[in-house]
Amino acid sequence: MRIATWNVNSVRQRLTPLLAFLKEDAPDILCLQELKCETEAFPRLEVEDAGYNVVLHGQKTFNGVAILSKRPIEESYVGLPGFDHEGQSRYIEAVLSDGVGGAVRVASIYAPNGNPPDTPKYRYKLAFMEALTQHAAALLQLEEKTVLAGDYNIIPENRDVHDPAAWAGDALFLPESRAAYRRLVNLGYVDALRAVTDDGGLYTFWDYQAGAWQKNKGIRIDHLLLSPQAADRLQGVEIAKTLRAGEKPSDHVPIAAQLG
DNA sequence: ATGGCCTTGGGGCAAGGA
Repeated sequence: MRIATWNVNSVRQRLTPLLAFLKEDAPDILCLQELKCETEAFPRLEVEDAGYNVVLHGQKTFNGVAILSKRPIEESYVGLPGFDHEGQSRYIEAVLSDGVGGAVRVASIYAPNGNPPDTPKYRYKLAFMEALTQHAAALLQLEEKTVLAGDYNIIPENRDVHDPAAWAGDALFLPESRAAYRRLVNLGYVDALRAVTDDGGLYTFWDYQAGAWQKNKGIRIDHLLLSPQAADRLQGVEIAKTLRAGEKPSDHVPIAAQLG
């Protein structure tokens, strides 16, 4: 089973590369973030024609998350439990068949950016991470195959950014942000990419500005966190880097985990 | 050499993103 996550930066602007990815990469499950449209405006027919079931939580202009699945979606839950989302659509969770007689629980997460620091936006980012950590702890108790996938808006370590000094004061890389990510992982999750490689320079985002892609000035902020039951099945991780060079790219690229 | 963008809503340009 292949599960991917992708911040598309407007699903309507990204429809062509999205459908191409579904056809060519054909993940079993694809988590999307930053739909930037209301639920009714999501291109449901096109995605269903591509062979996928959909659950989503849209929002006008900002945010918006979805889970696409080849197999039927058995349960779905909108919103992060215990968190007043203030109208921001940043979390959706689903339970699906894993195709081999079991189930897999998947979350599509769009964590807040949090810039600038020393503002309510940064406190909101940390509050979201705290609520996510609480919920993630509860999910571990279920002892299921669980994948928490999405745009965490956190650069975990120095090796995950082209120039750590340039990002030192950014909400994505502040020590408090990185500590929040560590607390989540340290509950007992596995950062899928880090389970398969120690290499630095593996990025999922390149800014549109200043030729960041051409200069490979990227950051790793899109992550797949695996419960122990999911991690035991991990066979590989791939970053679909070529999509960043395509027509009308998102500033993020998909990252996918292969689970046995 | 430096800095160089994209999206939405809405009909300018502000706001958000990272």
